[in-house]
Amino acid sequence: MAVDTLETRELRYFVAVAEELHFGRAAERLGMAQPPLSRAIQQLERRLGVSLLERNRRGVSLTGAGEVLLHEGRAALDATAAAARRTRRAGGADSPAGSRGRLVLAVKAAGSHELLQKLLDAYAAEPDAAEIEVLPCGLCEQEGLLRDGRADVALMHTPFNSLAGFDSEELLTEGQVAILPTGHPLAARRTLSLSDVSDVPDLPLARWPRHGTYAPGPGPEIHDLAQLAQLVALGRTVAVFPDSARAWLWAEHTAVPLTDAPLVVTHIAWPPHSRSLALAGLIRTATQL
Amino acid sequence: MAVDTLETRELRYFVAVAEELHFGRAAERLGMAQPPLSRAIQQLERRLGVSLLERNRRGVSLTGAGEVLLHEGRAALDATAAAARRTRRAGGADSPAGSRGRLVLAVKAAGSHELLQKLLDAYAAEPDAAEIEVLPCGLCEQEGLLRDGRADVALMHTPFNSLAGFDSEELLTEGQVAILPTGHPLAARRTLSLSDVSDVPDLPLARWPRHGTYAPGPGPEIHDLAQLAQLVALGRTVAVFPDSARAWLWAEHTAVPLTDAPLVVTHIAWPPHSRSLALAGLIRTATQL
DNA sequence: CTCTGTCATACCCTGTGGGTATCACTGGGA
DNA sequence: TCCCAGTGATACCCACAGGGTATGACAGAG
Repeated sequence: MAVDTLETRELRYFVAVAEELHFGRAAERLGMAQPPLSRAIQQLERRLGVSLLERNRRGVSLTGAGEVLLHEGRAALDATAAAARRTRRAGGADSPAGSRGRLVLAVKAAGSHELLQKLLDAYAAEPDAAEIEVLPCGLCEQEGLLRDGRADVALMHTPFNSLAGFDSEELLTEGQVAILPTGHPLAARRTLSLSDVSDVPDLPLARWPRHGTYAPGPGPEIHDLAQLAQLVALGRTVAVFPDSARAWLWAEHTAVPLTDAPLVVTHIAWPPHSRSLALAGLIRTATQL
Repeated sequence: MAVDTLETRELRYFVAVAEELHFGRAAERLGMAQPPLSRAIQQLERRLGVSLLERNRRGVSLTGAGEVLLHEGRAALDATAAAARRTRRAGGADSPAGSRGRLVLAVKAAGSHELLQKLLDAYAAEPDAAEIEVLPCGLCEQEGLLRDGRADVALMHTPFNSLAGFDSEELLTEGQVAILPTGHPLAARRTLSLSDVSDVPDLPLARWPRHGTYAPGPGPEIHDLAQLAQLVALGRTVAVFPDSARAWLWAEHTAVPLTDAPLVVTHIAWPPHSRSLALAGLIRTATQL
């Protein structure tokens, strides 16, 4: 094998080991035996001329080079997976270059429903609109979906999502509201400030996972909006959301505008090297809404 | 092999064929015989369940899916090469995580010399500065160097470079000047407009390659600044450059400010997922200049 | 109607990626 | 103190995939 080329398989193996920090578990995750995995990693280190793992007593840790390869390798694996997914998607209707394809649009499960509706309606009215598949996702997953090709384009919300590494256009700016149980004393106020809702001992702010882990704090750990809505209705927590989230409010909830919360900007975002005509049309439609 | 995983080798093969549109030449470029290459591409098409190439009478052309895989595959190969290069670079001094490494900074060969000098001086004065390797490159290559890991960070100049897909910070905004042979009638003017220099039949604007090809036009095709300087001195062409390019003017050249040319903004740019401390320090230094 | 240029097929062989069995080492507990 | 559990490395073997050579099938140009 060429000495300066990294094979996808090697990256998969290394990332598994680097994430597990344990050859046995990594091998199991990869569906193979431990010895060939050890050998593959050794070969990789020899070929790169770099030591990636520190085999200590009782376990494994990453060297500096190992940390670099973990980050860069994940990015490379994402790009490779994206190539496969987008090619498959483009090939469904064995179509000539530049023809309409399908587009997968990732949206936060309950984010800016009206905007999404308007966008889909407007785009569908375009003369040669592609088919849009809407992929509802969790609270902060759009970046990953876009990176590994499960989605082609996404609606993102700063400052919750990061636009780093994507092209994007601004669509909508809005304030935030506190979602409170109807009947709570604060629900009667015309406006609130962030300190009002973050310092109430009997109403801790709910926490949701960022990159798979929960920030420390007193609030309940939630992972979908139904959970959150229920906890709010029960008077167990308070949540802060963009203005447009009022749309999914139930009868038991009250939304009170926050005066000092950061503005939420909805963007349409896509991988920077995209060249599809369908995508260009969707972006044009979105910016002209 | 897993049916949903694309190997680096397969991507290399496909990109070669897609670029050459000829199995024989592609095989030669890859240093292998033609039949195994044909077979590998067939296997790839079968595994993806998509036809990538149209084998016509007399040659090969890309299907829509093939075009997608060409773009996405190049990106994936770049990311993979970047992973290998950056890992090797990080591993040189078998260092613990987060330690100072070397950073490769890509700069246009003759772009903003003073800014670069100030940046290097200021950064070298930092308490734990990493070693900076300056990689001078051609007229528009920084994006590629950053993408495939030959560089870690670059000075880029909009609107000549595209910042798409990178994180960046603005450093400097400047106007543009026309570089003329001293003695040309236009060289005596205090200012010029773009139409002054672009419509002169005896002084066609020089053209340089963008993405490997030359735009059509009457001007001479050049590919480095020494060539350009010589042609200007000979009175054969005129060039338009950022203000700071005055620094490399020879005695035979005159710079005349342009009143209506787009402003050139120098940015420091880096791959969006970078996490190195050395890079963070360099960026901080640059923005505080 | 060849002849040339192209990609596909047939067939073989070697290198390597993977499996099983086992070793070497280290730390913890009785 | 000694043994054992748990870890990664080593030794050895095998199958097969990826690569080579020879050749076929086809289409256009002359």
